[in-house]
Amino acid sequence: MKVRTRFAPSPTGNMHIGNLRTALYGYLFARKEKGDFVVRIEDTDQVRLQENATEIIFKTLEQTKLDFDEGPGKEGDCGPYFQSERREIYKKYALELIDKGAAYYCFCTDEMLEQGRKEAESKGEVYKYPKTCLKIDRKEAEERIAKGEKYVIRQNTPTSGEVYFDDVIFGRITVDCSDLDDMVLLKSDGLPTYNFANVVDDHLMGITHVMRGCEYLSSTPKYNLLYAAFGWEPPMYVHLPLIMRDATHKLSKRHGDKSFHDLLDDGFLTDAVVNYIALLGWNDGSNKEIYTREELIEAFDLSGISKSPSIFDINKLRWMNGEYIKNMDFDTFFALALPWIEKEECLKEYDAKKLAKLIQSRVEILSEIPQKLAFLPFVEPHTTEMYCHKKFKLDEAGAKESLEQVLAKYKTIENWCEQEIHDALIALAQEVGKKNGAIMWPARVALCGLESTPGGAVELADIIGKDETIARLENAIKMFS
RNA sequence: GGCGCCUUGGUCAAGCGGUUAAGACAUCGCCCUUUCACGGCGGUAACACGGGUUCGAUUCCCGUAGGCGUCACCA
Repeated sequence: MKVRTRFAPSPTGNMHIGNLRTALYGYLFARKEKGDFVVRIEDTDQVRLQENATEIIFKTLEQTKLDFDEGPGKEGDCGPYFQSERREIYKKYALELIDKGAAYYCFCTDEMLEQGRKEAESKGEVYKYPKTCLKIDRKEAEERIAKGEKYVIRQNTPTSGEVYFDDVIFGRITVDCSDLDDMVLLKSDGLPTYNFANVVDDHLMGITHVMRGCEYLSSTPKYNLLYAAFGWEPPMYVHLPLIMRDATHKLSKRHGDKSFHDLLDDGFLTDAVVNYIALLGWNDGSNKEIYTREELIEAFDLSGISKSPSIFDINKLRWMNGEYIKNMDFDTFFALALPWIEKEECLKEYDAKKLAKLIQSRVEILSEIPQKLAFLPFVEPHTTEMYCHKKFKLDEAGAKESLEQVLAKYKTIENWCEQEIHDALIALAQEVGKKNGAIMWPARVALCGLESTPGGAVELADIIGKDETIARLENAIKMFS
C-alpha cells in the first residue's frame, strides 16, 4: 500500500519547533517511501483561531521546502482540507455512530458538567461523565433538537474490558475501558472535536501513518473503539517524543521559547534549523550531523526515532548554524549577510563584501554581524600599554618604533589593497628583523584600540582605507610622546 | 490523585547479553597564527536505584525513585 502521511496543524499562532519537526518527519517518511504527504488544517476551534496562523503554516512549509502532494491549494481526491469545511462529513459519521449505538446525544449543560466535576474533585475522584443522557431515547432527543435545544454527540464507551493500539515507536499501549470517559465527538457548534475529526479524516484521506506528538499517546487507544464501530482499519500510529526546554518543561511559547520564525529573525538559517531538529529525537545510527535534504530522505527511518524526550539545545543549533555559514560559498553568505551589515548605519562607508569576508568564519548566527563590525568606524580610547606584547617582545619604545616604521611603509604603498599591504608589512618585518607580530600587533591596535578584533592589521587597514589608516597611525604615535 | 510513557556524561546521542561504553555540542588545555575566529590535537565527564534471569547485564524481567504526558464542547 502506498504510504500517506499528513501534517495536520491547528492554526492557533506561530509555528513551533515541535510542530515543525512533526511536519518534517511526516514529509521525510513520505518521500522516503515514495508516498504522499498531505496537509490538513485543523481549524475546528473557533475560539482559538488566529488571523494569520494559516498563512504562517504555509509560509513555513514553503521556506523549509516541505512540499506537499495534497492540501489546501493543491486539491486531491480527499478534500476539502480545511476541517471547518467538512462539517457535514463529521455530522454524517457521528449520526452513523448513533445508529450503531456507539454514540448518543447529550444535552447536559456546562453548569451540570462543572458541578459533577466539582463533586468528584471534592471526593478526590476522577470525574467521568455519568452517561446521563444515554437514557434519553432517540426519538425524544430528536424532538428536543428540533425545538432548538443545544446538544453534543458523545462516544458511548464500554464500561469494562480493555482497548489497545500498537504504536510504531512505543509498542502496545493498553487502557482499561473503565478509565475512559464518554468523550464529546461533535460539539454544540456542530464542529467535531480533535479526536473525532482525526479518526474520520485520517480514514477518509487514506492516511497510513499518523505521525504526531506524544501527548496523544494516552488518548489513542480509544480511537480503536471508533474504528471498530465504523468497521474501519486503523492506521499505523507513530508518536513522536516531546521536545523540551529543559528537563522538566516542554518547549512552549509562554516561556519565551522561540518559534521557527523567531529563530530566523535571530539570524538562524532555515536549513540549519531543519537539520538540527531532524536530529532531535531521531538518528540513523551513524555519526553524521550535517545532512542535505536528499541525505535526510535517504537516511530517514522510523526505527531511528527515540522514545525519550529531548531538550532543545540552542547552543548546538548555534554551532550547526555556524557550520552552515562557514561551509556556504561566499556569494550565498554575502547575500544573507548584507541586510545585517546594512542594519548598522556606521558601516555604510565600507565595502560590504570585505566586511562579509571578514566575518564569515566568525559568526554563528547572522544577528551577530552588526555587533561584530560596529567597532570599525572608531578607535576605542586606550593607552600605550596596550601596544606592549610579551610574546612579540614589544615594550612601549619598541611599539612606537614599529608604528613609525609601519607608517613610513604605508606611505609608500600606491595600490592600497590587501595583498599589497600584507606584502609590505611582511617585508618590513624582515627588513627590520622583527617578528611579524611585532609589526602586526601595533599596526592593528592603532586602528581600533582593541585587544582583539575580527581580522588583523592587514584586513582592517584595507577596509578603512589608506587615508584613515595613516591618520589613525599618526594619532597613535602621538600618544607615545 | 488515577492511568500511560520515559530514564547512558551538563546537552544531543551510539549501543540492541561479553565494548578500554562511540561520536557531536558545551567546557578545559595545547598547537597553528599578526589579535580574534577558523583549523588540528588532547583532557574532564555517563549507564537513576534495588532485586532477579544468566557463566556474564548498560542491554532482558520485576519493583522503587524521579521526570513527563493525559484525565475539556483545546488541539
